[in-house]
Amino acid sequence: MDSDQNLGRNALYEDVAERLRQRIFARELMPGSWIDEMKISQEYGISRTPLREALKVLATEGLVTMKLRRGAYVTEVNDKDLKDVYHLLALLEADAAAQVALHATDKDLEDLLGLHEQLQKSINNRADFFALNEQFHMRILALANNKWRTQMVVDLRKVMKLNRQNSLLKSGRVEESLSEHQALMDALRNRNPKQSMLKMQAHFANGLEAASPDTPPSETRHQEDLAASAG
Amino acid sequence: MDSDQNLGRNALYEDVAERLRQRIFARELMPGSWIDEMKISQEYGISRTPLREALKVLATEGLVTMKLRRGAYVTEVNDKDLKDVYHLLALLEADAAAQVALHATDKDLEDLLGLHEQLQKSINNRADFFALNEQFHMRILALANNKWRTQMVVDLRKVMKLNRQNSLLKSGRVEESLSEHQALMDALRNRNPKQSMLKMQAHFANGLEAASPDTPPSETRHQEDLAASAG
DNA sequence: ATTCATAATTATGAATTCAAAATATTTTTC
DNA sequence: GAAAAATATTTTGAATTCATAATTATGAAT
Repeated sequence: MDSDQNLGRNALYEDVAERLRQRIFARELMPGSWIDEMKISQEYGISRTPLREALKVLATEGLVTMKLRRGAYVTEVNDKDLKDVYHLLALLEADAAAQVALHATDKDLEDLLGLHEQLQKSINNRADFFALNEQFHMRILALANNKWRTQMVVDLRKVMKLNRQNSLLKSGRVEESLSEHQALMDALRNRNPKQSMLKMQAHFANGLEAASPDTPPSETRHQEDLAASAG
Repeated sequence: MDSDQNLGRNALYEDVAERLRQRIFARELMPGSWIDEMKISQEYGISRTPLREALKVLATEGLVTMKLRRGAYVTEVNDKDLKDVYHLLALLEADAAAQVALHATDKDLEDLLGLHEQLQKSINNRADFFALNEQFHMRILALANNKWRTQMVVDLRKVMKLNRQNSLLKSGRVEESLSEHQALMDALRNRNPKQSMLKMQAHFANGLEAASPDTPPSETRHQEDLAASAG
């Protein structure tokens, strides 16, 4: 009935976890809603066993909340959660930028610049811009060469996506964001870790993504202040 | 046969995950070793199903590595992993200290001081000292009031424990560590976030825990430099 | 008609079963 | 006796089955 093969090199529960993530990000599965194991396992043409394994993975990631004897629910994140997650992203990515300034090769920075230039060109294509923007940030993480941080950022970004599906960037912020990236690139190419950190922090403080209008990122601003006074 | 009851309010797979964590930390399950599902499920008097769910949780936490079609293995962390994790702990906990300086109530800080004083008294009891030291750090995390960071630190500390079971503190470091805590307490009580951050960073840079002799925490030191130049 | 108690249904958690892949063992061949 | 092939065993991954908790529906009582 189902066309799924044990294709490539993934365990079934991994594939299922990824499919569920996408449905959660797409808000097909709404925050707070109950996840019907039977319905989904039938939809996917699989048994409940691998589905339940996938749910436990998502629960550990924070996307899903397990309630004893009443199943799995899509995690609801409130404004404070969002603010807290955003604060951590700023902290982790700013530090990553400093590491890149210190340790990346010239070739690495050239490649990163290439990404930045692609981003500039995609200014009129919202979808491309979002994708490339995320690529730019993830490239910096990769260059910072700390897989644990990368994993944490990946997970935190998932949580961000839980609430604001497409608001990676406030509208009208595209140009500002680009010039912030430019400033960051300059700092990196000058091999100035402190400046790189500050530019990344400023980028987040200005609302790279998903700062809800009613909840200014106050703690991030504190952090910014700390860092700013550091210069 | 088995005395286990569905006691309290935990899912079986949660209990199993915790039991496995303890065995991993105790090095009864050695890094790199294969985890025998049959053996363990028989030992615990349960079926493989909840055990396999627990293993997937541990895999997501990073304690266990799943290999397709060949089961679960205790994760091996190398020196770089340790260094990277340590760097992140320093970053996250230092920022937490700053948040505490900004937002904790006077009562909170008094309680924290109480913990610190208990720690001072336990100077001659290694086990107590370790436990109280961890409590002190976790209390700061709790006061910083960001559950996502707390969870990240909890997970990172688990990974640290993977490799150095009892070396939370280098021997002979107890007194130094206490005076660093004292300096941190002073900064917190002065409500000085920058100073609090620096003191926590210094605490980590000096090797609160598990800096292997052959691998100085160089990146942490970079971070320290950045922060130090901030003062 | 509303509340309470009881029965029927549904969903979860966990054990069992089954198929296929990986590993180990034996047999065959040279 | 060593290498390769064939066979047996073990182990994983996933489906199925089963017991029990939770929910819903039904019916009695006020």
